[in-house]
Amino acid sequence: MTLRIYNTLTRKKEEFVPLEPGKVRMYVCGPTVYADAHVGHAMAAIVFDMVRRYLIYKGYEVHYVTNFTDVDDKIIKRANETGEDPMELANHYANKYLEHLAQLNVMPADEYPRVSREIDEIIHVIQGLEEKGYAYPVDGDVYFRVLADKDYGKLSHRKLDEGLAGTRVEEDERKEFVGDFALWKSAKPGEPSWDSPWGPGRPGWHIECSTMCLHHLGETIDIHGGGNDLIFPHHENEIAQSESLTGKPFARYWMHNGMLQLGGQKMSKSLGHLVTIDEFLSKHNGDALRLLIFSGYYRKPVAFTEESLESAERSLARLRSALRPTVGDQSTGPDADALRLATEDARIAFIQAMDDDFNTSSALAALFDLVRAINSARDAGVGGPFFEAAQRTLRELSGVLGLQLAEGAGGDVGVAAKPFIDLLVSVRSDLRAAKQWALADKVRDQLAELGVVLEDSREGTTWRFDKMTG
RNA sequence: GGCGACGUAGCCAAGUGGUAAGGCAAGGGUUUGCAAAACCCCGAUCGCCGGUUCGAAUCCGGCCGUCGCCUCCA
Repeated sequence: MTLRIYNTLTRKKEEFVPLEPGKVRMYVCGPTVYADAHVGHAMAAIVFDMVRRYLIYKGYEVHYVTNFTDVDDKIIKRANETGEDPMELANHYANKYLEHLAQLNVMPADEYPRVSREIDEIIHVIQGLEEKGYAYPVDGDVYFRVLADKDYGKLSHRKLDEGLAGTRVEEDERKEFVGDFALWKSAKPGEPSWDSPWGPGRPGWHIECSTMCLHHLGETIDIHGGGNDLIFPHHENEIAQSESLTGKPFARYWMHNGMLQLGGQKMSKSLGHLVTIDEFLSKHNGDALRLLIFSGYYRKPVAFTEESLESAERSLARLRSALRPTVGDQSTGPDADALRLATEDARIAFIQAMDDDFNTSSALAALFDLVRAINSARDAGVGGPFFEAAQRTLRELSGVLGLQLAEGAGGDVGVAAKPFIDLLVSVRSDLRAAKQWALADKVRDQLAELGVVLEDSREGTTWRFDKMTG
């Protein structure tokens, strides 16, 4: 079975063939760190984390690089407003974002390059472009000469003549062509700057990603990812810079995730229309966001609403339900056989779905089919190797999607509360044995209000924290 | 205005030529002291109009609606 990936460049699903057999070079555009990240950023991180995990599951060795833009107009602006040092401000938000990614169970990247640490390389790349006639300096700025790049526009499928001209807000008479974009910006007073052949200044936005890819992954990478709002101009310009310099294809597969929608609109940092990752994590865990995202298709917009979140939380509980132990001991027979077959089917269906451009919605359907099979088998008294194998498979495939399926731990407070909850549950069991239903129900109801869910069964009472994990 | 995407049951959402996956919610049932969880049963002809075809949600044309990019943006 082969993996097919939708390539924005060709607008087609293509069979995935990496440049070097068995190895994947992957770069994903990271955030500009000037404010708290929001769940839209989390979506991009989660989508490409899923892609990476699946590639690893398929046996590839993945070299994964994602960057931080820590030198930027907005960072400087923000720092001036708050009186902070721009680099410290950026550092603060970058570190915070790394913590968020960990909480969202996003695998750490192999490298997290930052603009501020790549200045020398960036200058080299700009010099190279200048030598080849693709860049020109003006008063300490350096611009990319778009008209020199004959296939400019091939990613976003824009035509230079009509499409660009006239629509640009930023007219600048010093530029040869309105579409030319800055590679290097001369320093203004009070801004962070670095020395360069063109005088003190700082890199433009697009050049950093080209440089980092070149520096950390090589001239041609396999997968370049990011939000679809980056297609133009950011990724288009990256291609122009990189390919003009090296003469080689920049990225073999361009993948773009759709936007998270809040109230029917794109979640956006600059519009202040957002839910921060902090806000999200104070009420939910990362699995819930993953389920919300994966119930759709990564390329399409995803609605982020109270309802869709609630639905995700409940389907998460459903996945977890299949991981509860069995007390059955029926290790052979028709029920055990059925479970064995269902396990095999689920794996095949899961892989088929994921091979088709990461169709997580269908992949999840395969997991839910397995959940039903496991729960039915448990009800039928199945235990033993097939039951364990089924649960192991569910954990494994969920893990490919980055789902942890851990029961809520209740955080530090919850850990401390555990012995007391056990005690209450134990006392309640005595009450039930004595048929003191009213008191027993009172204990159960009041624990429920505190976020502790009790479930009675023939084998006794189990409890768990509701939703929240720590 | 240019480029692109989307419109499937109450909600979310797969499916791109052969009579519609899955999740949530609602309803009925089994189980339970009652609940919860689990299990079983139960729902749509696919925005509208026209066309191609033996046959279309799936292809083509038109219309309506929503969204994204064209300016910083995951």
